[in-house]
Amino acid sequence: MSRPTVNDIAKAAGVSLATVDRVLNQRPGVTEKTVGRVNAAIDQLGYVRDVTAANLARQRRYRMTFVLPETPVLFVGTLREAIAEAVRGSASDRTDVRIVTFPADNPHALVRALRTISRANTDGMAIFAPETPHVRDAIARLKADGVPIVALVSDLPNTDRDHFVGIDNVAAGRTAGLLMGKFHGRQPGAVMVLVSSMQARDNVERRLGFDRIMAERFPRIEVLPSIEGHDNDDVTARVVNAVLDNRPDITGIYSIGHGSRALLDLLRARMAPGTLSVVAHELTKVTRDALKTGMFDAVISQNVGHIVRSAIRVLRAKSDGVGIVPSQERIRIEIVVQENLP
Amino acid sequence: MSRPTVNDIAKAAGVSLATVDRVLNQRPGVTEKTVGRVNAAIDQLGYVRDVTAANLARQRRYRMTFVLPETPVLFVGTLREAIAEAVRGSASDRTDVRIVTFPADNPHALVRALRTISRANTDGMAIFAPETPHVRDAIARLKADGVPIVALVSDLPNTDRDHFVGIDNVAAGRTAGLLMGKFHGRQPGAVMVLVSSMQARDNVERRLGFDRIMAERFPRIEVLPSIEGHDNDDVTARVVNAVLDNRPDITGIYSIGHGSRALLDLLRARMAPGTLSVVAHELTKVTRDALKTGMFDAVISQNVGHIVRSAIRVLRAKSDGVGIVPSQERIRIEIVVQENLP
DNA sequence: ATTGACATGAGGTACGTACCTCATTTAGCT
DNA sequence: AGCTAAATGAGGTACGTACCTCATGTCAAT
Repeated sequence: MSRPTVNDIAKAAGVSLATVDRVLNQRPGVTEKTVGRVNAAIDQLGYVRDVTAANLARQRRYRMTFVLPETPVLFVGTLREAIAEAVRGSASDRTDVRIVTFPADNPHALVRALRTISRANTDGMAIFAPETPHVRDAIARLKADGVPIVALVSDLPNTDRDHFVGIDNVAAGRTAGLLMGKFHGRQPGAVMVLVSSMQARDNVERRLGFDRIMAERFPRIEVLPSIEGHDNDDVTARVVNAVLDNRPDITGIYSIGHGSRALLDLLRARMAPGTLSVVAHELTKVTRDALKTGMFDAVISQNVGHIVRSAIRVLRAKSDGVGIVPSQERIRIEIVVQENLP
Repeated sequence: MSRPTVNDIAKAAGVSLATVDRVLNQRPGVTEKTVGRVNAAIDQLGYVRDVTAANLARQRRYRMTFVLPETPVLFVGTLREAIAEAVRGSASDRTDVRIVTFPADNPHALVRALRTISRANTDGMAIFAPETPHVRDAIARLKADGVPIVALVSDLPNTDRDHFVGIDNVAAGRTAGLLMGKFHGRQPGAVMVLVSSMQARDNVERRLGFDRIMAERFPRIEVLPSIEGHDNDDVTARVVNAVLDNRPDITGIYSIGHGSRALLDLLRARMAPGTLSVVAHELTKVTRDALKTGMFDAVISQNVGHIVRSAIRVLRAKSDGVGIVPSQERIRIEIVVQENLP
């Protein structure tokens, strides 16, 4: 029941080992007819390359590059930590990981950062960045050189990226809306929606999902227009307090962005836990604290450890030309409440 | 920059390769003094065995045995499917997986099944079974022979098992209770609790957690004594219908067990979606259907794919004497509602 | 000094694959 | 038939580790 080896292929195809190697690795010097015979033997015997033996022979390293925004947003910090942890856990499997960052508000810096990444220093890239023409071009360049690309957290649907590792943000917004509606109860009320930036695709998609389900299933709850906090604590505090001052009928808050301390602080200063229904996104130190103390009711989350490991797995598989286990690489929309905090 | 090899250890310790091999693999014929020198060199250079190269040299296979109950319970079916999927995905990494089953209601058959498992045919065992003295003995026997053991889904805390792969069921019950309370709203009411069997540890623990949080946070909701469905559709239908007939003030149902079709069918026959708040456990074909159609409000779930992969990873790591990534092997209590169905 | 037991070293093969070199064979053209 | 270019084969080394054999060295006892 042992696995066929290159020697078995050589015998079955009636050729030498050198010819098998040439066919397997697309090296020149083999006629089409012979290529056919070797490939037939490969199919017939169900040969699958032993990637670990090949990596040993080749001294293969997998150089993965993660491109991340530099931002005070805590969620990105959790991503960085997850990458650091993955690096520690992968020391023994030939994977080298580096992080390339760009200031979140500087598209030129992003362009410059992407320029430093090439086939010469990267075997796979995972990128969390907005979709711009420059990003599209950089991805096309790398792909043309055979570098697999994973879009991380926020999809880049109009690029040639190989895979998206993240959640469906429309569905995440719908999930948030369903919970808000159910937590809210049957009385009428108004829900404030706080976003980081309406430019960010994930914020837009989440709001879309939220609006849909609130309209479909909880029409007695008024959903207010989005207010933007720009991932800035002072701005957030100002705009949220303004709404709370002007709308005493507010019964819930949906925080769409990647989480900030300001919202938690101002809620703490104004009211007791449980006064409003609060649903937020992403599990960070702040949202953990808020869940524990009852200031937030639920956090819609994605497992950053899983995301990072998945990105690495997918990039390696693409590099090796082998398949992935689709269910393993599917990132789930997680609902976290006080009692199931991981 | 490159990883030290056994040749580097030999040089640093001033001994031959054969001596390094003897020390690394605890072979006889080396003085304590020389062992010390070699181990010092290992520590100094930070040598880590290349397990994939060693496996190639040894033609190593990892023979994993999963011990599962035979039962109509759908959750166990999802476990089996997850194992089958993991087997397909692990064809290339030397892991052989087999399943040994025992009838769920037959402890003697379990004993017999465990007798067939030994160091001679197994390199690691994952077991989902009740904790009995016989199970304890079998685990002790296998452990004495160096076979690592993982308790699957239901912990075996009074055995020598190496690791538990599953969720904290008390916390799962608390999570269910929190959701039930929040979905329920502020009015008084009564919640029925349906269990598979009060003998099963996970059922007991979940009920414990549920009771605690209902008493702590939702004292206006009355929690009824458990009714047992014994994982039997006819029994379940009878006992649940009896309660619903006798208690028109029932406002919620908490289904603790591993899920059955009967509950869904009878609710369908009696009422429109959303009439009662229903919280159940485990994601199966039935509970998926119930969530999609709005008959159930939430399902507290554990990701069986993750569980199986985790068990295999942990057993392999134990076999190799290497560490695990704790956060990767932590199984989360997942909350699934209509909108975040995976 | 001699002998015996144990420790250690040297050298070799093996695993599956990658990659290289050079000799031999084959096929096509003149 | 002879020549040339391309295809193919044979043989070798390499990767890191496992595992084996046998020769050599060391040490203690007689």
